[in-house]
Amino acid sequence: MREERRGELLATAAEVFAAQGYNATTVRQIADAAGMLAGSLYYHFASKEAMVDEILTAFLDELWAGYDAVLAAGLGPRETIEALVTESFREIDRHHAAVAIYQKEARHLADRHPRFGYLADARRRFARAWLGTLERGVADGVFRTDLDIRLTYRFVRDTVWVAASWYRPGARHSPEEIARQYLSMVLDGIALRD
Amino acid sequence: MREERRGELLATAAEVFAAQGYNATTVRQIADAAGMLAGSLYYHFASKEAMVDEILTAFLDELWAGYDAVLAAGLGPRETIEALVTESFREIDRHHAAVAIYQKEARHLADRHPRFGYLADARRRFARAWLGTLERGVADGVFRTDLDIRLTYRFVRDTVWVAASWYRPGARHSPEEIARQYLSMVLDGIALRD
DNA sequence: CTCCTTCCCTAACAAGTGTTTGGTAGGTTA
DNA sequence: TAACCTACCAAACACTTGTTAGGGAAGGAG
Repeated sequence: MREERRGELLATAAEVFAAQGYNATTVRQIADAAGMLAGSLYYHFASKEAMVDEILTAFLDELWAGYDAVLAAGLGPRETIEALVTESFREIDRHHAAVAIYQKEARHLADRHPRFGYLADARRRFARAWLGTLERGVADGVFRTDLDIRLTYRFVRDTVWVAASWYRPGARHSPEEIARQYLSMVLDGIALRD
Repeated sequence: MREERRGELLATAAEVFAAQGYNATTVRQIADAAGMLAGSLYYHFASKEAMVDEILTAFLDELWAGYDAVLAAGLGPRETIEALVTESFREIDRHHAAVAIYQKEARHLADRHPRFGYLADARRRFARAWLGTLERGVADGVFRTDLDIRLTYRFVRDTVWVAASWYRPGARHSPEEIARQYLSMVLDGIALRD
């Protein structure tokens, strides 16, 4: 099957991109990892850019499907944050290579080629989802009011996504367990209450 | 003065590296930003690698000077964490380009060339300083005991250093103010206590 | 058997890469 | 004045990069 082979190649490409960085990765390295020659990749893909493009869009599409489901569920602010965090860690589990690539290269890709404009869109959409929920939580009195909300947003956002840099699927903790502990730290802190 | 010019060139190189990534940056771009031609850089530096090397070592040397001072002060676990975080944000303020480079390229550089072995050393030293303090805090009963300590370590570490990806010197908040709010979130959480 | 599609290889291309070599304007020293 | 050092330029080098063109083996369809 044609689509199947593309998927395999994209998976190995994503792995190499995540490990070495997009720019540091050569087409020949991807071909090596896939057991073929560099030129042969161009039977399946139009360019190196097209590969990252497809990797990132596939990831973002699935991510937003999950996020939209959460946001449409009509939960309270705290429960929404909890659900978003859990969904994020599940996504890191499923697409850990794509997430790592997104983390490292998104900004650079976005303002280099208009082709990747959707990455900037995704960032704005992220901000709306997370910041909106946080603001709602502050208004509802479930989150603290003495914090700079934008600082809090970046704190929560980064806290979640950096995990992709060290998380490897099939590790000691399941995504849900990691999400539970992360949420516990973010919501209640690491200091012991007296 | 000779050293002075080198310092200027390293500063502009660091800025370009931080903005575009090490591999995506060409020597000609650095030379452009410095107002000279590519070859002329090689009067001052042996190679492109030597530039990042010098940028990173200068940053790490200063960082460890600060860390060691904190660790030698004989503070309690909570005060040590607070001091380390504050010191880290000061370092992000002073060396924000170097920190951004370290964040993005350290792992990749470390396992590519033995020249950058000190980056792996730095990571181990980081772990000892942070993890040790956290363990001491758990033993002393100032930090929670129900969390995976290694997860907590990565949480605190990443939480602090990702800030380099968005922080720009001279922004709304001073390093000390950011450190204060970060510490407040990490230690006490963002949820409102009842 | 023949035709056609799928999937890959061989071989090369042009552009861009880090780096080197030889030279030179201008200031400092003797 | 002469010798010298500093800081740069001009031009090229060898190599790697992403990409392309043409071809061919394998296998299913008619």
